[in-house]
Amino acid sequence: MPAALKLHDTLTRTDREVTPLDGKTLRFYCCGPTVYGPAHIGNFRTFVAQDVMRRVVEASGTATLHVRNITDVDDKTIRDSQKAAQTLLDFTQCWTQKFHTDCAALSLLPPHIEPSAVAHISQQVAMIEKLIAGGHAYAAADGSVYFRVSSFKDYGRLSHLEDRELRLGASEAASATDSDEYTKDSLTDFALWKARKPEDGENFWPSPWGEGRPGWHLECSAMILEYLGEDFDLHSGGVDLIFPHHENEIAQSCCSTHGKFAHHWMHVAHLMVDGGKMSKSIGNLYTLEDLAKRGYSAAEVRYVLISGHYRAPLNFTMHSLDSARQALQKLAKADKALERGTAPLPASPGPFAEAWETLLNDLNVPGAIGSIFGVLNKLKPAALSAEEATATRNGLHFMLQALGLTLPAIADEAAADVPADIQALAQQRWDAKQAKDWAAADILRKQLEAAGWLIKDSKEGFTIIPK
RNA sequence: GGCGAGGUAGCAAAGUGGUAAUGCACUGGUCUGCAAAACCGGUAUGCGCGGGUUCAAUUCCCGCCCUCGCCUCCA
Repeated sequence: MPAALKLHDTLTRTDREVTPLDGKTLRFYCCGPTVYGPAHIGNFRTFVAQDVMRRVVEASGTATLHVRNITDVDDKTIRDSQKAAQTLLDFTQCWTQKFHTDCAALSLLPPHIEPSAVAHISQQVAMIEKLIAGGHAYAAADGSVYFRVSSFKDYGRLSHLEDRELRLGASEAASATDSDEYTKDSLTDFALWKARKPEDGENFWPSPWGEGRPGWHLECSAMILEYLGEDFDLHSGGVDLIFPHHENEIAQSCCSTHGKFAHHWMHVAHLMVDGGKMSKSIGNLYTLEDLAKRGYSAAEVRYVLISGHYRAPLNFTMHSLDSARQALQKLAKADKALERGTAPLPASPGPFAEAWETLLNDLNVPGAIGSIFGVLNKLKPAALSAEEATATRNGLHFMLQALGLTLPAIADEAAADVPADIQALAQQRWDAKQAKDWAAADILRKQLEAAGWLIKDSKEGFTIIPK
């Protein structure tokens, strides 16, 4: 098996090999969804990219420990659960379930551990206590606790915002009017614990500083410490999380433990729709369900989501889904043509070595897919020996497994039950054709087409396939 | 304003200091009564714009334009 995956690291801005600290298992953390509604395809781009990363690492022979959290307490989950007249728990469990359904449809490998924020309140409180003891945090008069950014000299390293003070001058006027802000010592400080407010309803927990709930950034730091420890291999999320979320995680964790926190940072670029950003108001924010209504499968969505390099913005269009459908069909047909008896489990890229190398180079999925097609296009399946065909098919399956692609049924074979009237019309057409009554045959074919069925003729007869 | 990512054929998207993968779409041929499918081909003298370095630049350097993201709780 070729060498390890080389992956771009946001912190050092270099491509670095991904090798486990313990030499055996790559332990990594992904920021998960906030469960207050269905995730959209932009969210899923990030999760799919992370999934490919994990699959490639595993395909290269390294085990993984994948931790991804569920954010089930924040302003939005509280607000929308109240709107829905549900308890926070019922509300977030419902959306968590929906998330899992979508993930499975997209062939995302489930994380080994999926901790929820509300299930780890005590760990978060403990971390705050450590931070206060170390002089990195302070309780405000209202019972909120804030992280003192000035106490951590490395703050801003990940996002390269070391000169943020200049910027703060400009935004100070706006922030000063926000009633939430005036209890903080500095505008840059962020909340670790938020004091209970009337609008929180029943959603509060006890703490040494009074009733309240944890701050968003803290959740991840506490759960990472619990499951991955003070040092772990890799941390990933969307680019928008670099600042402030990941910056704050680093501050909290490094100031409350002796570890270095994440040793590698992977960030996934955003998905755009029709050349612009996604937004609810424009109405171009799609969920899997939206696309299913338009007849597109999750597998087709996955293909589109990985069809651009994860670090470059990707433009999503309906046409790209059509394109994905055809590409998957082409792969399925190629796979079928290579079928000879039983194929052993895929174990190596075989003739697709170049594609595999491309994938190991910072997860160049589009390059790898291009290379796969390149090999398939040159292939003459009929000329291959059974052994060669099997080896090629194994290699193809190895690559598909690494990319998480499942092949669709080939259109011909997918033929559903043909209604009797359609069958009869098709037979009529065949008879007309045999009688060389081309005009009648063509009219009948058009009728069938209008009804949604295509006819494929061969010497012996015809087949009917859904359009 | 600061920081970051990107601008490659109709659409999407790789890549490289020596003259542009791949998928879709389009198109020519074989086949077919005609189609469909399949198979064999074709389609960017050009890689945002203007300079520079070089024997040679889409690829390196400088400037500019445009798009997208972040700038305190958005993947």
